[in-house]
Amino acid sequence: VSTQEALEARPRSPLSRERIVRAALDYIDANGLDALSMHKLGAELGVKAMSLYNHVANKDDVLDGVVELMWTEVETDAPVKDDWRAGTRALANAMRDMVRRHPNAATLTTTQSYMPQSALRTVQRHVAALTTAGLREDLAYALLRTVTSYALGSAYSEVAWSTGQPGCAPAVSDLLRPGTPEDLIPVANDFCGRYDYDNEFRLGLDLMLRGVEQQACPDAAKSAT
Amino acid sequence: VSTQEALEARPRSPLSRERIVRAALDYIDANGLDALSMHKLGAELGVKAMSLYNHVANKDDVLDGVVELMWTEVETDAPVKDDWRAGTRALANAMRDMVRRHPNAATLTTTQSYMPQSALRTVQRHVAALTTAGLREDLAYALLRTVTSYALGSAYSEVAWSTGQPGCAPAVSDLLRPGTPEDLIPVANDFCGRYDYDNEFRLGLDLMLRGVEQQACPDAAKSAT
DNA sequence: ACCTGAACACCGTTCAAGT
DNA sequence: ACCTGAACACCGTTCAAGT
Repeated sequence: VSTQEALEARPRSPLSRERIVRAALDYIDANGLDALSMHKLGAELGVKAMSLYNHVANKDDVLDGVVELMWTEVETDAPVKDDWRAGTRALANAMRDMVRRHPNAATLTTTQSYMPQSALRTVQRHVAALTTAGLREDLAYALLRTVTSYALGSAYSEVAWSTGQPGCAPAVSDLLRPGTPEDLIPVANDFCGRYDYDNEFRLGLDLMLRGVEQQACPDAAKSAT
Repeated sequence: VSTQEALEARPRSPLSRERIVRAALDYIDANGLDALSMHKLGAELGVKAMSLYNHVANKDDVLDGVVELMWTEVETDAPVKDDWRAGTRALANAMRDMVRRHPNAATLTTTQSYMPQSALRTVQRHVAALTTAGLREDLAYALLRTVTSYALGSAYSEVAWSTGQPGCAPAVSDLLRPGTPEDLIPVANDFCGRYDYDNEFRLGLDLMLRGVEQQACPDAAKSAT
């Protein structure tokens, strides 16, 4: 009997908001955002749907938690660095990686309108690093707003229109509604088709950082290649 | 009797996919994305929910139509111009305006994964303008990808974290979960609070355009101020 | 303190009628 | 050709029990 109990006991650790949120993110990653329901989430945790309401306020609360969790990943992936350019680049890359790691859940970032603590802490730390490096505080905030917007926007486009995983065939046709006129197919191909995501992202980022550098601290400006 | 009929006949024009999609966008604008259901959408058009299925495949089809419709607005708002910089700027502004005009619906752009015809036509026209101006075609596509990603990313952040309409009080507290520690409040204030959206957007855009200009057509480069 | 059965209003969608 | 009644499985959420 005891061994049976041990087997059935796998989802036995006590329920908690944290465990629910983590399970929700896993489920969305695996099955898509639309597939998530309180019923299925409960089943995933070995419990009926109503039990969840002892630990979370409602479904929206769960989704808020998922966003917070994703921002936590960004926080740990993007520590500040001595060189503020390197630190800012690391932040942009961490955000992009987060979106690519959770393509099904990442759009929640635009939908849920709470500012998670983990996001605020990340901003706080990077602003501090930027001002320490000599940037005016308002410029530091502006820089972070611009860079984070760009990072998220790029990553969203990438996952929304990417033609499957790196290994897969082009299959741009999957992105097109059946009726699409012939002459637009090459456009879709060139715009969404295979190109060097990493390189293009880095290029756009460099553009911004170099521009800010020239504008914000002309003393440290170096000639571009 | 005839006058009564005329009054009741307001939603009487024959149902069609186009009319359904337009009503859906209006409804989302007014009531939020989550509030839209086939039942309510039917009611809005003076019809039972099931009737809609004579004109659209399912709810997802409606949402695809909404995205297509929003891209149509971008298309008409962003004609190409003789000066490619001005044309690209106009495109970025048209996309940002679209998101700001439909804050509740705009996130569908990241969610629905079909490439709408109106989006493809817009890209096609702007690529043509850029190559006519002398840019290499692959660079034209890269430029448009970068600029559109930036425009969407900025606009999403703006509507997601903006503290109410221009006229309203700051109310950054609405963005914060009750438990948020004191020291993060000023961070939220400076990061999401009132700043010059228009100006900051224009600045980031200029950064990119100037960078591309220097890189892609050094012959036409002019010294920056 | 935490889980559940029963129940509610609502949802997307189908299908066999109605006209 | 287009609308509808009835019906289905599913959804979020509540509340009064159960332990």
